[in-house]
Amino acid sequence: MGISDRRQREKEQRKTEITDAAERLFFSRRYEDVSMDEIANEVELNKATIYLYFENKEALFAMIVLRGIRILQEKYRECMEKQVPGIVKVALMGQAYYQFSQEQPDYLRLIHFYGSERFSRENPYTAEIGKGYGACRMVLQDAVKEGINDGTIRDDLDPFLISMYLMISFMGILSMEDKWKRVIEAEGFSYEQYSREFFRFIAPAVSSGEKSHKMNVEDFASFGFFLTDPVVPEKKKREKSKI
Amino acid sequence: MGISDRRQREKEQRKTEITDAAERLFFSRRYEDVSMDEIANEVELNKATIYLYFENKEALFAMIVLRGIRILQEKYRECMEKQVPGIVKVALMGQAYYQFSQEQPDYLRLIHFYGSERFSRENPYTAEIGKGYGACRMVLQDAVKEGINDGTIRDDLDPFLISMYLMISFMGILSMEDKWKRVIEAEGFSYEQYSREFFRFIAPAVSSGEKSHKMNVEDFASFGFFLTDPVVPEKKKREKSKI
DNA sequence: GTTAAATTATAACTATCGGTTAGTTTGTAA
DNA sequence: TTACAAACTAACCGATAGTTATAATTTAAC
Repeated sequence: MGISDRRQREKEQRKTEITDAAERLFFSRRYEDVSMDEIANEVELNKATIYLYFENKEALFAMIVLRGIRILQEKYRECMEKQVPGIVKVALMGQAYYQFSQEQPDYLRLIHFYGSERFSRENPYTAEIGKGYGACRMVLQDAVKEGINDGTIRDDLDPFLISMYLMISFMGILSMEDKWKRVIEAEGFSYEQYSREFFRFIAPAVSSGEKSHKMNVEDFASFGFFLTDPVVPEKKKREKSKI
Repeated sequence: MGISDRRQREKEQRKTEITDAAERLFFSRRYEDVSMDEIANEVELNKATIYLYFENKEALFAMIVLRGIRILQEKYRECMEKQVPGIVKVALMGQAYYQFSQEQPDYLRLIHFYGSERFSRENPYTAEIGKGYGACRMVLQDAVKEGINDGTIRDDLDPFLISMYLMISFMGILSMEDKWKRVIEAEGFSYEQYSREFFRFIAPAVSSGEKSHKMNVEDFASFGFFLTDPVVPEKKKREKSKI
């Protein structure tokens, strides 16, 4: 079966070429502003050929979204392998989301857009995307359970719920959506400050300790938790000068 | 100027009629599945007439989104008028978001969709929508400041940042997006439980108290804070039966 | 009441897009 | 050489957002 094997390989390769080309265009422009004709042109194939590999534009887009989810999923998995207390694993996962938003802003943008009501999501990739999301949340839940067991995370809430609240918070707050970024910067904060302070904000909601407010992200540094170089809180300075 | 006044009024009324018709359709179907021809048919006008009142489909949609934002803004404003401690005002605003998501799921859906990259947002309503969002966040920030002053909210974080974190959390967690709703229900939780527990989760992140974990939403009941009737945590029961 | 100007409404049109069809080319194996 | 299937393509289709040229109606001055 050497020949049909090769055929299969070539077919996969073609699919990858189409996906790559579409990705380049979707990364540089909005979904609606990229036409199937342009994608065909970019991959140097006829438009109809694309339809031999993807049932429609939406499925092709979903394939790219799936690539992004896979990257995020891998990041989460890596956090779980670290030999650190549960609460630090949770913090590392939050940080993983932050890093993903910094390193892969285009994937994040596409992932977010795919969640909008624009899509019917009736294609084979949607289920995989859902599984990817679910896997991330499950890894987070496992970390929460570990934290409850090792006494670093509060035990008065269901681990599933905690993982949901954290997941959705991470997604909303650490996603660096442009609309929020502008508000933050208008107030004189850097995105790094904003992200770093978020960990200080949320820590007492997760931690089991009574002295949660005094806990600082720096306490986790020895476990490999970091954000960026410490930054001077410009806003605070400005606030003071106003008074 | 009686006549031109009347003309102006009639013009506004026409605009409202068009918006109402479009709203009915956008509430019942996805944006892409509603055509301008259908809207014209619904309002019993010619399609071109609509373009005398709205520059394009996107602007018409934005007008409806603005309606939704106005409703939410009013809800926030009302919370601020209550004579209660700062932290209770914050909780009431979270509850306001929850109520909005329950009472106006369609507006919420449209608001959320308008935030997606589908839209260029180059229309006169976008600025107003932005102002509405900003006003909500500012009201929340004022409540946070009050809480810091009256000692009910932690004072080691910038009020602006706290308001951002809370706003985005409310939007993500209390929005009842279908994708999450399904996950929650698959785990055996009701949306009411999920929302109620969120307040218990987030309280220690906001509160100044050292005994934050023991704080309960019921403590706020006397101030008019409530969610729904207390519910038996089905999940907990299930969990126990598993062990 | 007449009429010219302004406003409002309409039908017909254009451009573009996602998707399809019918047919051609290419590579492989007997 | 022939047969055949997979890969590919040109041309086309239906639908839709948006435009325009024109007709109908309303307003207001005379």
